[in-house]
Amino acid sequence: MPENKAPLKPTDTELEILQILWQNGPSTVRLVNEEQNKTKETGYTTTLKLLQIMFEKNLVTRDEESRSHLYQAAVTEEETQQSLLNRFLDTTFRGSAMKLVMQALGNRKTSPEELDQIRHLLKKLEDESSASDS
Amino acid sequence: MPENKAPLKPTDTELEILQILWQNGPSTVRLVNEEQNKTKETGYTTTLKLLQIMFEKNLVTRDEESRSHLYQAAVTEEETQQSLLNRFLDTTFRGSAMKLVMQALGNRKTSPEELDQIRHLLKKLEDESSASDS
DNA sequence: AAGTTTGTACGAAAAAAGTCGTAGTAAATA
DNA sequence: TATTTACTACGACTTTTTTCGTACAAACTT
Repeated sequence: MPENKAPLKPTDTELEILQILWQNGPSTVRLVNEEQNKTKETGYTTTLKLLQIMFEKNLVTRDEESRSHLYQAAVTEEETQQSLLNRFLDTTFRGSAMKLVMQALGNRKTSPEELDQIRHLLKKLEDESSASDS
Repeated sequence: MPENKAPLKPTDTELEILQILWQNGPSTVRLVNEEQNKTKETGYTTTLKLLQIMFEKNLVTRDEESRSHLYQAAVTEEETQQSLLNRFLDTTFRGSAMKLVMQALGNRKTSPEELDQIRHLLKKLEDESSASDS
């Protein structure tokens, strides 16, 4: 059981780095930096410093065995998404998940397969709620 | 037709203020400040300055007729939500609207009525997409 | 009319986030 | 072994965002 007190609020850059770590697994500073540079030129020490800060915040762990440390996300993508989603929902959609969903679906082209998946989820949610009504 | 070039990225505090303006319509600095204070103690001139900055950024307009100016949101809630949603989707969910929707629905209790509304939307989306396939 | 209250304007401090240079050391290589 | 390369540590500078103090003016109050 993680003992993560704080509501988990990575900054924009921290989130970018987390994405890289989630996608690549344990990575050296250099690798993270190279990934970052695909999007936006970033100095090596900048990346290093960020990772060090994230380490202090317990957003990442690191393996110091070899000379170039291996950094790894200490939070899962799902829990981070959930946390950010809740915050976003409150600040931007005044807490209305419905409205967010409607806009997300409405203004983006969603494939029929995806729509179908959502339909399944809806059914499941409905079943669950009626089951708990007993 | 608005000539809004920038992708519309209000900061957190700016968004709070926009929310207040959307809910209350044209408002004086004082009113905005009082609303803010319900959540978080904020000095009067702090609010004033923010509104002035937002005015320069064209996030709000103002009526200077009477001594206490009336500020009004210059962007709609919907377009702002849409813009922030797109950004959020990209940075946090790597662009997958589906995943966001699933998490939004899954981890929050959504009422049967709301689920039903979404179901209607799904149907509409489906109809539209098959219609445009002609 | 003098004084108090309620405004705006605006510079500048404080806080938060991101960037980078320099020092020092281990490892590779010439 | 001397040199160059690849790392970490860390302080400090920059930029962005937020907060606030002070100055000054209009409009009420007495």
